[in-house]
Amino acid sequence: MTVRTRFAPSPTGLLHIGGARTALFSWLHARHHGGEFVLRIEDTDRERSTAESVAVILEGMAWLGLEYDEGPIFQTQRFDRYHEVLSQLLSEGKAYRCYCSKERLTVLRAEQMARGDKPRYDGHCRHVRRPPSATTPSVIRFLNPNEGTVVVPDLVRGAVEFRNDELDDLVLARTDGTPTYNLTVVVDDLDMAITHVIRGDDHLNNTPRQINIFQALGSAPPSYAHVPMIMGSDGQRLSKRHGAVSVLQYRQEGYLPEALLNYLVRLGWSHGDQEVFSLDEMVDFFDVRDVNRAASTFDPDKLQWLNHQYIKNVDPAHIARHLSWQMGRLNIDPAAGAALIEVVMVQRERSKTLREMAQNSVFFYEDFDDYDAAAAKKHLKPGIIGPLTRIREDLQAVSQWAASSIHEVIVDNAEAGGLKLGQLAQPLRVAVCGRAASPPIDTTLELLGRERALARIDRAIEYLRHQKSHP
RNA sequence: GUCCCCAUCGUCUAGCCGGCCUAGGACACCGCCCUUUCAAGGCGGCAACACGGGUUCGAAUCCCGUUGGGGACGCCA
Repeated sequence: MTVRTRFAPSPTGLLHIGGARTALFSWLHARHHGGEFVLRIEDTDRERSTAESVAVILEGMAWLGLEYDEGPIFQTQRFDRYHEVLSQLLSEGKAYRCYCSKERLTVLRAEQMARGDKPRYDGHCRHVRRPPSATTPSVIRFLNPNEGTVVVPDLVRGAVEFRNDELDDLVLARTDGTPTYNLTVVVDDLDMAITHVIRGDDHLNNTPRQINIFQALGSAPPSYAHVPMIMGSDGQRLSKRHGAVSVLQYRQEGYLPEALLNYLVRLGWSHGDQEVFSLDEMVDFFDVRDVNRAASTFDPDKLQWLNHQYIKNVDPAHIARHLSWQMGRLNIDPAAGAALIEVVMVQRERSKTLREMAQNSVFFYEDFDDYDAAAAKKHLKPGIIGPLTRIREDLQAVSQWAASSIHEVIVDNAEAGGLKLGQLAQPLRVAVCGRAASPPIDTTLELLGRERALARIDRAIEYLRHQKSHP
């Protein structure tokens, strides 16, 4: 049987870290087994589902590169099928109409809580068996077995047992006739021939109910793997309403999708001491059964470290494409200066994110307005006018505008002026970059281009003269 | 409250089918080295088996309990 997994988000918010990891695990499981991965949008909650959320989820999946073999399938387009199953269950006596008012249920729940019981439906309408009424609204409830136990054979947790009398008769269809989650998942997982359901362990408690529904439908449930939640730094679960940010925000912040994926795969899963995994390695090594049972905490520092690893080691041309996107966000025209790939080469060691790389490379493409105040104060002092003027002449005269020859000029000038390398390099750096930190000054000058470099030195000299005359 | 899940350094984890563990790696942090800046890199350091009972010659590893955390208890998914 072909392994088939699915990722089934509800479009009621963003695609966050937790969802992305569930999607990744499902995707990896399918790929590892040469199976198929399905994307299903669980949009039966008409109140909260939005087209924007759908778009964001699809974009997030695409950015991460989690390609699906089928989908997106929308549950709202399968209502006919759900109704068919509903009437089947109804006619077989495995579901029934419930006419209880919301008020009655609220009171019931309050009483049960007060008594120290688990709130659950009391089966009041179980044996009423009235046809739908035009005047009294009704829902359809599943007739859950009230004896025995249900065992959830879970790939990460082992067998988890629930007593049927802990489970109540859940609502399968709302007053307005629309089906609810617990019915639609079952029908869909069945119809879509899903073999492995990998999802957050917040669903573990729903699983015995779903298994009972599978049974009522005369079918075997799929295999389950409930993966632990991801917590925020405050120890609280990461969720749409708590500390979760869209995966797309990581793109904006300059993270590589492969770095995020790598970070995510190591959250709750490991392969010995290995930290960095190519996509192929993930597919090869991943096994849901190796997923941890304990929840883990999201650590932005480690994500950043991994991102830096990728920036440093991945093909510069690939990084350059992502850098180009970041440059675009800063309204920088990459054609206005050094080739992006060259910039990547000199900046990758000192850039943990692509956004940082872009921000620190703006001066290659655009003149800056002001010098960094602290840098100017420290390095642009009147005494440096002479050395800057002399090196400017030598730089203008150098035959080959290349880092090596530029380097020689700097060394020679420092020596001739009785300056330590840093005493000349730093003022020069501030002059051409506007700040005290940059890639090595010789390559920086090379990438800047002679014309631009000389112009900026001129500007610095002018600035210094002005400072001198107007202290 | 009831049910379910979980428990190794601050964080992610290795280990878990018992001895190879004076508990390993990574991130972060702190030193030192290198150095034209910022980095990168090298070397070193700090730091954990939640607690209590068992079982055993021997337990981080198995069992029970306690405590702590998380989840579920919806006409949300």
